[in-house]
Amino acid sequence: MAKAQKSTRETIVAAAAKLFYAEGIRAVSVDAVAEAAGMTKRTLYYHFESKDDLIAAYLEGRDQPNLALFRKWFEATDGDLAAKVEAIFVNLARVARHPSWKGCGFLRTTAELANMPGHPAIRIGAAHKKKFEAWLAQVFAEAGIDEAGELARQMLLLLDGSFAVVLLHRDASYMESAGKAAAMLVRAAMPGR
Amino acid sequence: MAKAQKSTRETIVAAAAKLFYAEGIRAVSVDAVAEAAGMTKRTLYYHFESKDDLIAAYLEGRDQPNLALFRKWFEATDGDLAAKVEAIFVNLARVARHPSWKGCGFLRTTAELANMPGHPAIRIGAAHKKKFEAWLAQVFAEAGIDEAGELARQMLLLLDGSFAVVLLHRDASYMESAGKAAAMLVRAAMPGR
DNA sequence: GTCTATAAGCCGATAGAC
DNA sequence: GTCTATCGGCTTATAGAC
Repeated sequence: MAKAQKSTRETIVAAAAKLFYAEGIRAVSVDAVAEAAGMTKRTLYYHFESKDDLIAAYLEGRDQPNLALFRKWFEATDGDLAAKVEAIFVNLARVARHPSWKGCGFLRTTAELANMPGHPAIRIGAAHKKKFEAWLAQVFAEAGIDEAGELARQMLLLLDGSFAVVLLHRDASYMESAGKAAAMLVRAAMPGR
Repeated sequence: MAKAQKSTRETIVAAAAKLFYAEGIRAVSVDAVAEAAGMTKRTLYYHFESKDDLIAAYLEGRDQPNLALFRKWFEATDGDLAAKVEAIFVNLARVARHPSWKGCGFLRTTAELANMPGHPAIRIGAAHKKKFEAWLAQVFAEAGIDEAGELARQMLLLLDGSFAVVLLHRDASYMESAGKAAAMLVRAAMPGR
């Protein structure tokens, strides 16, 4: 491994990601991020134009890892298509039972910034969810499902619904209910029935 | 009508509700609420112990009206059970197309206060969603559906999912997709099939 | 590139008069 | 019950030295 240590910028984003996810965007000050990153605020502002810029970098950094995780859970599961989709929800429920779980960072950031519709972080969040939806639509289309796009939309509704509901009630079993609903909808859409 | 004018407390809650919903909890200062209510901050603090107290009053005030609206949409629709449930989503899509729509106040508040798990406002939000779920479960049970409770949970997942997704993408057609998924799940659960 | 120091203003909440 | 005035602290962001 050639890259043994993180750049200053990566250090900052890592500290920001940890704090923003755990506490929320508006609850965390730039001072707090700088301190957690082990530097002064002035140095942080040398690498980032503004707090909004930092928020965007935080979400940007979670885009690919999150997508890869969902794909991994899907591919590591044996069974039919419905079972593979349901596995995503079952794995998510396991993760959501950890005390440090605080919902979906993309959705929470969107909710916090709902009064700033054009904010870069919201655009990044929307693009992230669209990528996941497009991947599902492709998987469904390859399985011969007619309305693959519509089914993928319904999966996203159940996924983001489970993030919201589990955060509200602190009851991860809702994710398993979402998985059952998702599997039912996939099976109903499978060809040759 | 005997009660022609609002009490001071009601005036404050109305101003807070308007601002908190439009801008978010942390983005709105107590000063701004007092000014919108036409009084000084000191007067506001005479009627409310703290900002947290005011946040709780805001959500408490939306509990019954929101539930009544959902019931009204359900009951005003002709057709089978699935059509009546789907009507809730269709009506919600219509509302969500207004420019001033900013998602679900309960869910957004929960997301903003995710770092304060025991906050009174979160408990009020959780209770609100549970009331709606319990009402649906009762409706399903009366229709002779076996796993009425599980089906009600799935409806809540689709409902709250549509709040989150539509807020993110600003595309209300996701609510119609949620309605179609909900109707499909209800029909699959109906007895005598 | 990283530091110390500080600007300029907003925050929730309170003192005390009337 | 409502007011004026203000406290002490925290906010994002910047000036200027090294």
